[in-house]
Amino acid sequence: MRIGETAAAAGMTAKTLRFYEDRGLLPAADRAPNGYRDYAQETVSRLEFIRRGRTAGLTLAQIGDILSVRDIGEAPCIHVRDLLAKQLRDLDARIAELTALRATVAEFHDAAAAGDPAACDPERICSYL
Amino acid sequence: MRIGETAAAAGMTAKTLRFYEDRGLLPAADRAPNGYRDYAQETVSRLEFIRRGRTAGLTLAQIGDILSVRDIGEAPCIHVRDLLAKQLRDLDARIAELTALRATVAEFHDAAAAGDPAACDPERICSYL
DNA sequence: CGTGACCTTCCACTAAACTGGAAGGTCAAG
DNA sequence: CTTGACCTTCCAGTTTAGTGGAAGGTCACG
Repeated sequence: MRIGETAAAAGMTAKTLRFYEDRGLLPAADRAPNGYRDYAQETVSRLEFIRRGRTAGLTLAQIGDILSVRDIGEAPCIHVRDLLAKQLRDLDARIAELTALRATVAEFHDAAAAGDPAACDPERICSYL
Repeated sequence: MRIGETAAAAGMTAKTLRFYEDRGLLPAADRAPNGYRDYAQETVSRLEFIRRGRTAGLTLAQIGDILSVRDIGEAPCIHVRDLLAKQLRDLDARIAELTALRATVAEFHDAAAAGDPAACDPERICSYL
């Protein structure tokens, strides 16, 4: 399969496949006599795996790690489970952070909605912030 | 006041002040005869305002907008209120997004915690993802 | 033979908010 | 006179996941 066909099968662009190769997520592809990359069918599964990882919010580096564990013949499952656990912790932290920020902004905003715009203290630039 | 002193008073570095000047958040500073920037006391208030804006999650561009409204003599309060409202909407959207992602990841993770690592289907690279 | 749809490589660019470092100027204290 | 702590400018790099484009090669079709 040529690169465009493979990419289309995975819902990506050819550019993205070259980029993944550059980042080590795809092994260097076989080449046809004319120099074109020639992909095996499994490459599509690999790309779909990458997509699922992205959907789970993993970075390409993390997905690359999973793939290299897998590529040396080990089952990456335990590694994947640990990554997912870490991802859960990270998400919880980010959500907590954003929620706290939201509370701060809501306070500012409520004050702004209630306040009198004319009461701006020149010292503070804007009394709402 | 020299740049380092001003920066320290606002809890920032001199580099950051130069950067803010470059981005238009600080007007070009007066210069002492030796070429050093010479800041007025109010600059610290302005920097603290920038800090509050950052704390509220506003971008430097948004803060810059507020500051320029203010600098032409208008009270930026209404503008600020609108920005805060927009910020609230953005935060809610981001939190919802991350919460949805968390649910997806939690599903994967629960499957991984329950599953048998030996059951990896080679076709799928890892049955947990 | 020409055209269009592929493919190749390589380089630059995107957003955000700085940070690091090089090369050099200024100034008060010892 | 030297040392050290400041200051100046300018250039480059950090992070992520690609995207855009230039310049050129390949190939089937008409």
